[in-house]
Amino acid sequence: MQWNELGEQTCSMSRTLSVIGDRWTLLILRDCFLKVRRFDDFQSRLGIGRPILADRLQKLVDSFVLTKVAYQQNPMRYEYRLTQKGLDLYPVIMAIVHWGDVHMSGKKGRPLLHRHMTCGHNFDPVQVCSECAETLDPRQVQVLPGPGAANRDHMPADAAAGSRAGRAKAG
Amino acid sequence: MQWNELGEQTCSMSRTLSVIGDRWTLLILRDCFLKVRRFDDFQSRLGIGRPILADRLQKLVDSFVLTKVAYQQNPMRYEYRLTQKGLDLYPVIMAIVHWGDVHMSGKKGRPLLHRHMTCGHNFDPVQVCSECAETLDPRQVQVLPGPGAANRDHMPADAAAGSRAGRAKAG
DNA sequence: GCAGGCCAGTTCCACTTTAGAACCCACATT
DNA sequence: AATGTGGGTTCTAAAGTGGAACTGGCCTGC
Repeated sequence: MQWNELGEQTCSMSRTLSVIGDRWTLLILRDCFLKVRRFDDFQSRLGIGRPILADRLQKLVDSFVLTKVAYQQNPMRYEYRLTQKGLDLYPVIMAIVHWGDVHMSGKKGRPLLHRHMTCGHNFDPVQVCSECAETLDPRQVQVLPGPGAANRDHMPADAAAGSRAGRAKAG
Repeated sequence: MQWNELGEQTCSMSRTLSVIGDRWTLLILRDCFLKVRRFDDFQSRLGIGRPILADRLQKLVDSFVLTKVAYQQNPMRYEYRLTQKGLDLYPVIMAIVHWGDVHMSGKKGRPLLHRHMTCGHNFDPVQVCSECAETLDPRQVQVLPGPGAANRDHMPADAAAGSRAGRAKAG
């Protein structure tokens, strides 16, 4: 499967990864949430190659995650800002950072802290059920085909006739 | 910056991406949460090349996200299972899937639904503050250096002396 | 009125990674 | 002995990446 075929899959994960699932894109977005907005600032903070940065920014603009806003004329200069679609990636970024804080921090502890201005405390992000507000445990979640499901595509492995004997090749 | 330098950065995001931030790894993990466990099943469901699948599974085992469990002898056969460290990636996976559901679903709607067995409802994952349980808004979150912070490394862009004039080159 | 600098890219080339197919090996079945 | 199964490894060509240099409009200083 090529990278550009990913977005056509009947799977929200694949489709999301076709936008953000690249070596650099999530790091660019992290910096966006840290209020970096300009080409050279991304470039020097990330140490990314200029051609790749230009390509990734363009792709993020094309997929409406970022938008270019003029900040000067003569010559026209644009900065890159998160759209609402981009802002909606916040839980993704925070979940990744939090996992790193828990599982990949050195002895010295986590590099960044997050303070919730609403309540005034340093916090961790927690993922809860939208219906009962309890913390989600993967073992308490059942996956079901939704309205946009393709037949037998990316269903749970155990939903396909119960055992390996009965399964059809998924490809 | 090379891929293998990423894990050495003083940033939880970089460190996490050094483990999971690859084109295929998150798709493999999605299938792990869908209870796929065997080499050929990953291969046929994902359409991934065998050499790359072998490499990614090995790396996930090396970083303790997956573990190999024998399910038969003569010949020895192993299946790949999520460790606790791997299970802790659930919020990451769910956040990505949810973003795809909201922003990348076709007309037909989302491909998969999630049912919370604890409360019996279909749900969406919601990210909340661990302290006050309110939904997180990036504009209400302030980023501060933590105990493991390196000097001036990956700080918010606006924490560096307030304006572009005063900033030192971050590299 | 020309050198040099700033910002935002683009071009070029060497190097690395990936995709895809074929091959391999240790059994187990027929 | 031939065939099948599970889990890989070995190839090659194509794609992607990193780094440095180049482009080009505008501004500043001299």
